[in-house]
Parts: sequence; structure tokens; C-alpha cells
Amino acid sequence: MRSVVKIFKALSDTNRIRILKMLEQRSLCVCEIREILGLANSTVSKHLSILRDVDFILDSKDGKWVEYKLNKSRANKYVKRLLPLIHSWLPDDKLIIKDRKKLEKVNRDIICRS
Amino acid sequence: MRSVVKIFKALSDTNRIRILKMLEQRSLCVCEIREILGLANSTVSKHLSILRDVDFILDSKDGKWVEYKLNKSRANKYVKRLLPLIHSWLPDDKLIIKDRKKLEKVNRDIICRS
DNA sequence: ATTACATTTCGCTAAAGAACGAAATATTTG
DNA sequence: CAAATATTTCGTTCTTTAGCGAAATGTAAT
Repeated sequence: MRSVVKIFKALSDTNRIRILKMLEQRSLCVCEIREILGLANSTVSKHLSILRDVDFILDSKDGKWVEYKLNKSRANKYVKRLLPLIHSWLPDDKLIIKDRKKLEKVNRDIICRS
Repeated sequence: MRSVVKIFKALSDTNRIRILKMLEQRSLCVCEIREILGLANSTVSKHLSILRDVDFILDSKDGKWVEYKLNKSRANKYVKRLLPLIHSWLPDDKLIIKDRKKLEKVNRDIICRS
């Protein structure tokens, strides 16, 4: 029960949904996400830890960056079902489309100076 | 976007999940749910309005009671996908099983005196 | 090893959400 | 119509959560 509620809580925030939809396009580091969402680094890091805690995303080291990507492993029974649903939803959402446009131009070597 | 987040928010509360799982068994009025959850009438009513607002449940009049039931109409694209998932989840949850046991004995003609 | 820099943790503030009781609103039945 | 009762709305309190900046941590490259 606790874990189900926790999963839904993780999904009940606009910025976390935006993050998941961005990660459908490609892996991203914290500062790239910060740039697109327009939030503080610490806030983005918190959102990512919430998503990671319920197995929606995985992290790995890439040079000085931490790469975040969707967890497609199908190991978590809830994530396995919910990720495809989210993937199929919001195809025409203005905000999501705008995020994806920005995503095409973002280059972590340029924008990452905190 | 707003509606997706709202749907997930509606699902991110233990008592609302308990209500949905109870309604899988049968239709219920507010005071029956109040009895099983052990919450105030007004609190239960609020939870029900949140679930109804996102189309998870429907209400109808039955004598002096308002009957709540799951919305199985498949009209809402999000509800259509999520209700079956929730139905398949938590089959062994202690709390859910206990709720269902109580449900078998609950009689609205007896317990509904507020 | 020192510097640079990406990320996380910490402490705080402001907004949102869950809970209650009491008052208001039906609605049924005498 | 009046009394009874089921439900909703309102106002309040307490807890949780999102957000920030600053400090701490960790890693890479000079």
C-alpha cells in the first residue's frame, strides 16, 4: 500500500511529469533539466531523488555529470505498467512540446556553470 | 497536463486508494465508508468529491443515501487505463483485506446514525 | 593536492493538503 | 409542515511538500 501511494505521489507533480517526458527523448544531467525547467539545482535534484526512489529513473556517472535515464528494466511491477501509460499520454501538451524543442538545443558543455 | 497531475494526486492518498478498493466489492454510501475508514463524515465526503472530480467514481441517489460506485464507463481516457491497474494491484495487502472483511458485515440501516 | 565544477544535503519559508467539528443543505418520512 | 437523518460546505489546525540559497560532498582535470 505504502509503495503504491508513494508511486502516485511521485507522479503528482507537474515538474516531475515534465522530467519523465523529457527523459523519453534522451538521458539528461541535472543542469540540463534545471535549464529547461527554470528551477534551482537543488530543487531539480530533489525531484530526481523522488523519481529514483520509486524506480522510475536510474542514474549513472558520465564524466563530471550524473546521467539520468528512464528505468525500462521492467523489474518494478508498478513502474512497468505506468511508464508506458505516461509515454502514451500528453502527446499534444503545449508545455511538453516546448520542453522538447528546448531540449534539442541544450548542450551541457555550454549551459552547465553553476 | 493539469488533468494528468490531478488524476495522480487523487490516487496519492492511502484512504482514497482504500475507498477505490472497497468500491471494487460493491457500491457504498458515505456513512458506510466512514465506518470502515474511521474518519469523520466530512473528511470522507471530501475524499469522495476528489475521486468524483477526476471521474474515478459516480454517485446516485438511493433513498436518503448517496450511493458511490466505480466509474467503469471508459469515457475518461486516464481512468479507463488506471482503474484496471489498481484493480490488479494490492491483492495481498493486509489493510485492504481487513477493509473487505469489515465490508461484509456493514449494514447501512444499522450503522448510519451521525 | 589544488582548483573547478556538478550534485546533494541542510535549514528555512510559503503553499497545499488532510483532518476535524459545527453549521448549512437536502431529502425522506411521520 | 416538522422531525429525522445523510451529506456537503465552511472555518480552523496540523502536516506535508515544493521551492530557494548556502554549505557540504564528490569527482575530474590541471
